[in-house]
Amino acid sequence: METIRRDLNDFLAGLKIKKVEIRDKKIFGGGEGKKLEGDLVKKIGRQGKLLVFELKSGLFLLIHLKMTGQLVLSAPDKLIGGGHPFKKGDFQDQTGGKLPNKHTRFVLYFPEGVKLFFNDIRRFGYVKLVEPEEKTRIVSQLGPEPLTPEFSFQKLKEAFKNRKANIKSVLLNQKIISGIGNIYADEVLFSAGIDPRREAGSLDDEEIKKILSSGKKIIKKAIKYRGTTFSDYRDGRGGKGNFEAFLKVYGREGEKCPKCSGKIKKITLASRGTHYCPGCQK
DNA sequence: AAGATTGTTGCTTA
DNA sequence: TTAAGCAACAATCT
Repeated sequence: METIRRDLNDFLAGLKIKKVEIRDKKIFGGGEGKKLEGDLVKKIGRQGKLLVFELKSGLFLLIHLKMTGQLVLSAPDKLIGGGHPFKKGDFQDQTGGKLPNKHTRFVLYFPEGVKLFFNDIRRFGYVKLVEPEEKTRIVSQLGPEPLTPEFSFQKLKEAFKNRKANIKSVLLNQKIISGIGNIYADEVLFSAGIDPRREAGSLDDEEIKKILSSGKKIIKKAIKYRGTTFSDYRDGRGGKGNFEAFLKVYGREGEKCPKCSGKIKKITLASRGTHYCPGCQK
């Protein structure tokens, strides 16, 4: 999400919304889409996996991609380069065809042929236009992110204290920590050497510190490599992420553990596929 | 054909 | 009140 946010913000900040096209009513909330037309995108922010478009009118456009959502920019070649953050060719669709496609649910049109496509196969994602109060209410329900100072030892210790749920579920709980999903949760726990089935409340100080540093390390590296394309993820230019090559356990059931040469196991935890090494995650 | 899939919400139960 | 555990949402692939 951070990769997408950067791509979109670099290109759309300061641009006026000329036209809004709602192709699938289900994914749009917040009343009349026409309200957006004529408004201007001041900047695009993010809390966890939720994108927050800050508009000149004072309204906010919230976008959540859930499992299969994509936000892909498109612009004519003549706009690309010449001081723009993208090189020519970056906007060529890499999703396998032309946009819009049958999964395009929503489109924003900007001047000079710049377009933003929201595609979503499973239609779990949403686009919602909200008043500032509602934006604040929604964002305040999300916990600190791994790369902020609020993601501290004290905070984690407090959050884990007396928790009966397994640590994997707690890492996925966006009210406690925001931004960690199923793939990164498995990678963080592998990096920290902690068994995903462990009761969160049972972790000692040293183990909490490991979660803390592994969380920062994995997320930092994943952003550096522009995200993880396991299946449908695309960045704001329609390109794939490059972090898959660095996944140590996710999607590697039966493979050899890179640390101890044991066999990577897959179980179900929190109703999610969970990958770990029984040899070195205790 | 059953079971899997990157996420969250809302229900039930404790 | 709060927490834990699941089904549900929906489309596609194996």
